[in-house]
Amino acid sequence: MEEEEEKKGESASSDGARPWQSYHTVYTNAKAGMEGVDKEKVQRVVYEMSKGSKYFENEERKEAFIRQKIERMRARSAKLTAAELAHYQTVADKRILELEATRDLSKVWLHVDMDAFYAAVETLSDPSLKGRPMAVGGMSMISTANYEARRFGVRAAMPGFIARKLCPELVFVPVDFEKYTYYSGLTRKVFQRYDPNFIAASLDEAYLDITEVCKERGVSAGEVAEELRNTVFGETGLTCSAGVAANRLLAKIGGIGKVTEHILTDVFGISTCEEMLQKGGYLCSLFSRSSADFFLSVGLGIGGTDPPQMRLRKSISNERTFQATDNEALLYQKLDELAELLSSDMQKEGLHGRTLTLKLKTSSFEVRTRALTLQNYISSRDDIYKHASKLLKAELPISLRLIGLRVSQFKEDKVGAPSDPTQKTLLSFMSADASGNFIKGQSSLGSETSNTLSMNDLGDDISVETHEMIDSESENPLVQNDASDPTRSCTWIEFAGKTEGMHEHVNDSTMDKTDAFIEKSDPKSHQLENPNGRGQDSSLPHTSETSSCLNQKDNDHYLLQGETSSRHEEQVLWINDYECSLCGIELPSSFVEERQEHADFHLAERLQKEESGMDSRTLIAGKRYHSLAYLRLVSGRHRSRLKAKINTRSASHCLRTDIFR
DNA sequence: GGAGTAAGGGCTG
DNA sequence: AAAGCCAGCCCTTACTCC
Repeated sequence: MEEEEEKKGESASSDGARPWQSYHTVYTNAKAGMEGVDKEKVQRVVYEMSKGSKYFENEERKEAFIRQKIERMRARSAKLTAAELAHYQTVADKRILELEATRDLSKVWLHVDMDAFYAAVETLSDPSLKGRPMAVGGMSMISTANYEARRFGVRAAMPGFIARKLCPELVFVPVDFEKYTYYSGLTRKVFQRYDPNFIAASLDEAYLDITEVCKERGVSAGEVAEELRNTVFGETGLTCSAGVAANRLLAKIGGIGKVTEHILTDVFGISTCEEMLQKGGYLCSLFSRSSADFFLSVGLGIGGTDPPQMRLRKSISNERTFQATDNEALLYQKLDELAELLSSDMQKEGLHGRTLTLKLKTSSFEVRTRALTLQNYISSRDDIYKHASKLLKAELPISLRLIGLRVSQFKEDKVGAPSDPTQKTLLSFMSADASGNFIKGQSSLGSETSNTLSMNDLGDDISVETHEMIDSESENPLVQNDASDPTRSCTWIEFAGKTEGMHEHVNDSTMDKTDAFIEKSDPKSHQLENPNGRGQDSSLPHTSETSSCLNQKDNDHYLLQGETSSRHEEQVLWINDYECSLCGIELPSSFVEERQEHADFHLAERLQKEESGMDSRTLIAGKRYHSLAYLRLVSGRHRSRLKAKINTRSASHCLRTDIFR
């Protein structure tokens, strides 16, 4: 069926007789309990129920994008010369041998998957559901369908209204996570008896290393699997399936979904593991090393024999879908609710993060994310809301159907890593380079270094890959805090009136963004360069206060006290009371905070250059702190960097960090 | 030029 | 009328530092 679809999928309009065949969904893929389903009918119904909707239009856009990707890969594949291909085939063969050498047959893995878990739990609590087609979820989305419903083509991740069309007598039961968590706990108690370190992939899936059990009891893996299934049933009343293999990949081959399958079959004609190996040369030439390795491993059936790693949470998020709206008050209200929820979740786990990501889904199903990395760690609702609303503000006006918030880059003390290791690292860093480069070391404030840390404190010897944060709140007395909470934010750019048209580019290709901005900004920079231009007229009011303030920078007094930015603003002149004399950004006077941030940014830029000494050689003594004079003297290269920086929304307002460079 | 970092997008389960 | 939520990982691009 796939092959037939692929051919027709070339052009959505070419198959007018059966247009549904070019609408790719995952709803007809193989899934337990779906044997014998009339796939053609499902495909048609899904198409009929979908066509014309905004969701459908977005799917078509995505589909077109994938087709382009496939075309590009095909073109690259076709361009490969015989010599190149031979080379990459050698690379692939070598890699296959290397991977083969890592094959570990000493382990016995069991992949346990609860059958239609949510639906089965619901049937336990309401036996009248037994034997009737039933789905857990609602009209908009189904989480799980029981086997009776699957026979109609109803399945997880399918909208309820489509499911009901496929199966009019379908019974809907609302989701009840507490119930599923409880039953999941019961199953896990059983798993634990076979492997205390089993890996829970989700509420209803787990990987168990049963090597030891098999050895100790002298039983086969199949016997253990059978016994485990019976025990689970006995203790929960739920059934499960179990797959046995020498590694987790074989116990359950995952990682290749709709899109990847599409690409593999369409570009390379790969649909089996064997073909994956045969066409290894193509895979190695067109994919990254890690991707090619993954595909070759899948072809070889290698992977996932390593002991379970202690996984540290890397992010925490929430998102809510609602009736699409462009009502800004409503959107901010939703954002506030999410901030509160997220903050509460974070506090439950004692998490503090410094990267905040806002996720948006427009009413036309386009997904955007906007992120900012802060100098300080946050977890409070107010902080989350404050920064998130800046990100949202930059996108207005907009009609949304979903808002999400995510916090990542956590402070490490949560995992029980004592503060000492952080200190030690910083100190060892210092001692490793005691030649005054400590200042440089501090430029990595807030940056991550990967480190392997023995987690003895957690009561086991597992060596865990973790991230060590050298943060601004570390207890190192040499690292002082700035109370002004400078952020890496670009919210002010939205007021520039120069971003129109940028958002349209954002999702196409990142390359467009810089060009678009620089093009629009250049006239302004020319004005600055032109001694007769407007920039010249707007020389700075260089007050004695400002001067003395800035001249104190050498002893860090100025910065480390967390001076508010009201003084900095005097460095920037607002032409006609709205246009920045330095870069032309437009900011009405009512945007007090944004103006201060903007001024901070210019100050940081200037001081950064001062510290680096890169451009100071070109400065005229006595004029070092005159912004305009300074800006005229710095290289054009730097100006374009600055503009790019502004445009890529990573404009740094971080005084403290930058000054240490 | 390479490594590291950040941001944005996407795929997968 | 109506297409979820969450987390991890990968890729690409841009930029900075060495």
